[in-house]
Amino acid sequence: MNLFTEIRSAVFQALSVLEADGVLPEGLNLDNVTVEPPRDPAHGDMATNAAMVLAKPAGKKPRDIAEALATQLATDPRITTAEVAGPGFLNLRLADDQWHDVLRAVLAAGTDFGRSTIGQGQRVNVEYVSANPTGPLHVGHTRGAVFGDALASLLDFTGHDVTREYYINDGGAQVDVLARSVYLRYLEAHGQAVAFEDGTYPGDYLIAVGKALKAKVGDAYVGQPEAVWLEEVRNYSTEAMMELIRADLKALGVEMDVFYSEKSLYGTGRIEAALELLDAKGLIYEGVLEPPKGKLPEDWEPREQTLFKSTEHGDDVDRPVKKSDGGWTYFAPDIAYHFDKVSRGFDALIDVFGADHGGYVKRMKAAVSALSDGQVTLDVKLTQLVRLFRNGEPFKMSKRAGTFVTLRDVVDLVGADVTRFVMLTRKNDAPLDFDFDKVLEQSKDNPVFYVQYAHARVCSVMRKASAAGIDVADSTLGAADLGHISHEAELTLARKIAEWPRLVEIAGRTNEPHRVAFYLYDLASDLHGLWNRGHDLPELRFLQEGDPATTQAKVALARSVNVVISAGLGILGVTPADEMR
RNA sequence: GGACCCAUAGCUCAGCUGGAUAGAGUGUCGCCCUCCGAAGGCGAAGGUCGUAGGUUCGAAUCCUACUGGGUCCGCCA
Repeated sequence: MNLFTEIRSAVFQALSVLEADGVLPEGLNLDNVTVEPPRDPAHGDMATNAAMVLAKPAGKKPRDIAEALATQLATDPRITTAEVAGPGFLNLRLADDQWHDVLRAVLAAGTDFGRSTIGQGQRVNVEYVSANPTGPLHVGHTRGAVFGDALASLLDFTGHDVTREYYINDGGAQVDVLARSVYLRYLEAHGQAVAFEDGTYPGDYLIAVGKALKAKVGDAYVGQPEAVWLEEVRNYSTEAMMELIRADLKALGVEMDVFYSEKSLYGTGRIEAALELLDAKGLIYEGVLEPPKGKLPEDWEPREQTLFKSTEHGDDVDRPVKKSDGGWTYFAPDIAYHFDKVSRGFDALIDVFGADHGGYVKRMKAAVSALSDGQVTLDVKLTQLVRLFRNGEPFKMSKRAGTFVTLRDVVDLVGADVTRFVMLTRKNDAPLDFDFDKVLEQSKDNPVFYVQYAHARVCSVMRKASAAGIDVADSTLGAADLGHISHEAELTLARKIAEWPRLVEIAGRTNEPHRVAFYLYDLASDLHGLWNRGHDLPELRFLQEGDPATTQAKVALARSVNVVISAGLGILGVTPADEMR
């Protein structure tokens, strides 16, 4: 139940009456007509811009249209007042029972309240994390993981058919480096002294892998040339790293539907097939790229390469798909991978990358556009840097080889729930400050705590009500006489709840899960506000001693808040707290 | 040289397919606990929305240029 779309329909109906009466011309475009909460609540419950949007095409003054619309809408029993204001806004006030209906809908639907169908029939692939399988996930990956996961959940909530996917970069040179590094650890496990030179991964996390390899193959590879062991060790190592990564993701509460291997694209003709498709469209050619302007790379020399004419699809320069030694560039398997996604029938693709991949966006969009003839959209969301702090001081990571702040460090220190919520309190394209101490602070300026506290408070109220012998099952609360919910402070909270379905759709349309986090903070704030009013006005307290009927109505309101908080936290992947400790 | 992202209160940030007097937290200042809900509450001050143009009935929001910050720019993935 989305009260805003319902009232918007009412506005449309009223407009069609005006058309029939000849007040307005027929066939007006109503796409830009909105019904939204006014910025200033004193203006009413909802406001529509219909009169202003339609004034020009109708050739009438906005206020005249607004007046006519107001008269028409006033006949709707749901609307108590319709007032023209400002340049032609129409401010609507709704009957109290409309908000009561919202509460009943919440209690009936549970955490499904607010689910939308705007994505119905849309298959969406969300690719995120996709970290190289060469080590544990670090804090930067964590933000991408949290963001991608919340976005996927959000899209699911808006009715999309969502696939969560991880692209394993197991086809490039970096996994050879991994294999050599593991081999060194393997030799070390055999008691040899080894040195980690540049171009190897010296991290401690490979020690166990080396030992495990020894346990598996004994001394079979000791003293052998690379040709003997490289492939085996590479496969073994990447699998070990992926196990590590899966465990990291699990610790964060992230579960993928698909792990897609880059390696599986090689030697199977799939890269070739994708490029042949582009070639058939006349988008592949042999050529020489212009050197970048400004400061020239030192070793620059003109070179003929196989190029993808990405400029045909919005890119700034054409991009190479082959290196001079004939091997594929990284871009080539990526084209094949995205072609595979297109072939799997997705209507929309979303890639979540780190901000350092910003330069990659246009060519990837160009590739998807070319491969799907513009039928499939690719949205690339870049997550900006995470700056770590400890007690307000920048948290210095040791630059010593192999040590960095890992996902595991963060989760162990503050927990998955806090990590996820905090990382979603900023939009993806803004840098994020993460202070290990502040995120655990129990105060109003910590949004995680504030939202969880609201939920716990309501749980506490319900426990007390229950202990007093009051039935607080959702079905009972839904049948309570909500006429007891009549105070302005209570209705304000109910209005906030009514905004949830609308918020979900906005967040889903813009692929911006952070809006959910901010909404939850606002909702929690309204709940705490009502709670505090109870300090001075005992009649606003949720528990009304000796008056079970009123108590049930008020608990219904509180419970509705919790249902929405649970639904919102569910999208963010955070577990609601039943009590604060 | 070019591309992308960012610029909103002292600080950290929200701001809906363009809407009314631009919001929150924090900080500052002033009030409020003998008791019933103070990990708090009430109130005040605080803004040329980076600058300059443009589109529009209406711009923090869209367009252009500029300034400042970040990221990136052919054989790294």
